[in-house]
Amino acid sequence: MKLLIVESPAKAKKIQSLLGRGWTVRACLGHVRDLPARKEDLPEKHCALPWARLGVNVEDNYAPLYVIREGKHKTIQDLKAAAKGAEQVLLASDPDREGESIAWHLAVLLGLGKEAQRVTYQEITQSALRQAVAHPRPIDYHLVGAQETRRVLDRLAGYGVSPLLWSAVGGNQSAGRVQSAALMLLSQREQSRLAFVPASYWRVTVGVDSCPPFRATVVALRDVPLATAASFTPQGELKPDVQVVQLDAGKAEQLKAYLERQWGVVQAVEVTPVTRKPPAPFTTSTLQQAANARLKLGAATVTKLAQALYENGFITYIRTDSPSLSEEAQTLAREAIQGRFGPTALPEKARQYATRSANAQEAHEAIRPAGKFLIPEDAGLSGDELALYRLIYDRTLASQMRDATGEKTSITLKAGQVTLHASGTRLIEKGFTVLYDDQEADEDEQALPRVQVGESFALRDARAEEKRSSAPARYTEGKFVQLMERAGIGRPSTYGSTLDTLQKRGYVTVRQRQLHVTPLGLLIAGYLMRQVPQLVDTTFTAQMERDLDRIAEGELTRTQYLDGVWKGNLAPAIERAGRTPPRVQVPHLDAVFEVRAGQVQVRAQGRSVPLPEGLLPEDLTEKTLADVLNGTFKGKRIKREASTKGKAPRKTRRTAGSSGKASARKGARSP
DNA sequence: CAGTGAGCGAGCTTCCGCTTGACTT
Repeated sequence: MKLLIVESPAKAKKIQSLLGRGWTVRACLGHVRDLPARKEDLPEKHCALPWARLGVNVEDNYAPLYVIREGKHKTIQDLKAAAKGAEQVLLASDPDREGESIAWHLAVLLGLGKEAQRVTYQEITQSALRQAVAHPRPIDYHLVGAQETRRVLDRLAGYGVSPLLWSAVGGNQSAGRVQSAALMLLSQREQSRLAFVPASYWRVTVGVDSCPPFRATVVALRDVPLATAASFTPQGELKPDVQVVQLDAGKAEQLKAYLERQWGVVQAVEVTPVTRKPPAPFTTSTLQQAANARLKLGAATVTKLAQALYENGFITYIRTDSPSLSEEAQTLAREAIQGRFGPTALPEKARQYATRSANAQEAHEAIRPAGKFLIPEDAGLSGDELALYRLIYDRTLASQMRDATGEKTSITLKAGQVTLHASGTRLIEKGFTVLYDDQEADEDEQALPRVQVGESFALRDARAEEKRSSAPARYTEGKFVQLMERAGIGRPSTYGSTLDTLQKRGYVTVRQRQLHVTPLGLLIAGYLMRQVPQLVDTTFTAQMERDLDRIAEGELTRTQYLDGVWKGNLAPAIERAGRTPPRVQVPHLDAVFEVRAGQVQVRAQGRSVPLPEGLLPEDLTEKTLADVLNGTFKGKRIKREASTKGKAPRKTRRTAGSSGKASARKGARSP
């Protein structure tokens, strides 16, 4: 009997059926050993050591101390038992940095020594597996070293910086390479929104009486462009060097009246062909984004639904950064397309997609229907599960369909000294869009008639509306996950939990599916930016990845890298950092957020008062600020039952989770 | 004399990334 160890139980089941007799396939469920989270997790002889809290001996070449993870003792015992009777043990954890590390930890725990045999494969088919198990290789210790370096750096940074926040702010605050960079991105967006001053401009449109009619927009007067949102700075001022006409209500009204008496003469018609390519199959981040936008589902819900679909064999693995499809999947997708839309819907060759994110490890393929590509209606699913499966199914098929082609028409008209413009796109070959249209509807897009230069049409029904330039939008969870991926912050398995952490700490909250930064979040980000700017720098991770690659190649050692980043950079910054409570200017008001005695307060007019719970920076206006200062603030959140409800269980949970003393006290108090 | 309360001190919090259930609410 030969033993093959993989990470996921669902995968183990599938591989077991493919390899058949003579093989035992078991799952280790991810990492089995890790640095100790707390002192108590350490073996007794190490408890007194000065680096016990860290679990890393910086002075001994950053030697890590590993313990078996909570809840993994039984898994290890079972694997040990299985390995004992096996003639051969193959370590088949995922083909990436973390997977290599898992293989090494397993080799140590199972006592396989230097002879440990590692296998990897890119797809789960009989031929790929037979090929893989026939050619095991030794563990790649350079790659393991790269993972260990990543782990040690994250521990040093996280456990090094978090205590700064405990002394400056209090409570169980946290900071880390990923969560703090993410918080910084959100905080910057929030700040620029708060500081944003909208500018007003006018948009004048008029109906063109052609057949069929269409609407044209005034773009210039006497060849000087009309101001649009793009003409203004975020401070609401006209951009320098911009020559535009700014209308006011009166002028807009005059223009409106003028246009309705005029004829529009076609000055130019431009027709350009357009081609739209289908979007790539889903990765973790693009699935989150699409499900968030189309199905209005939050990140946690999508993960839960997708996990269930995966476990029941409907879709492939859900934590992936690769958009590529295996050959088997391409064939199945093409067959499904042909069956439903006929052979003309297929391009000659299957499309292959490559990742666009810099740090992709591509250990798995895209998220797609698994097995035989069950048609959604026949899958026996319902509700959100069905909706999500259909989304994945349609996107996968669409990715293998023909491009959509058509033409974009752009018409310029003149009415006296007024220049008008209209544009519209018409798809001729609908291609993949019959199944999955990823274009957001644009209000200016319309079907345009064929017109000739020199033709003139009556103008009627002119409308003038005042518009305001708008601040950069908040991120939805989906959009933010995409941003994290693009910036290389975090991994597919952690995008969701990073958002959870930021919410649990009270730095970020979700309102109407959008991510808002709380006053505490702004304070934490402000403090970190001042004291440890390295940590919130979004390029920090990108540079780390490059260095880890060099470690994996054997061009750099762990000690060299960590000496530079830790001893030479982060550690001195932590040493220097001030412990004074942070303050942040409220961008849109004459006030500051500050921390006093561990409480978030707002200071204005020489007074400082605690902020009501649940109050977000955007809720603060001249009026609400005055109410807060006078103690007359009546936020609905304070009186609402929900807020007290939400608080109580958190407290009980904390009591229950803390030491035995606390529960004894609790027991004594109860009748 | 018993019970209460202020004040003090000690101990705790925390990272990222890989996997699922087994638990509540």
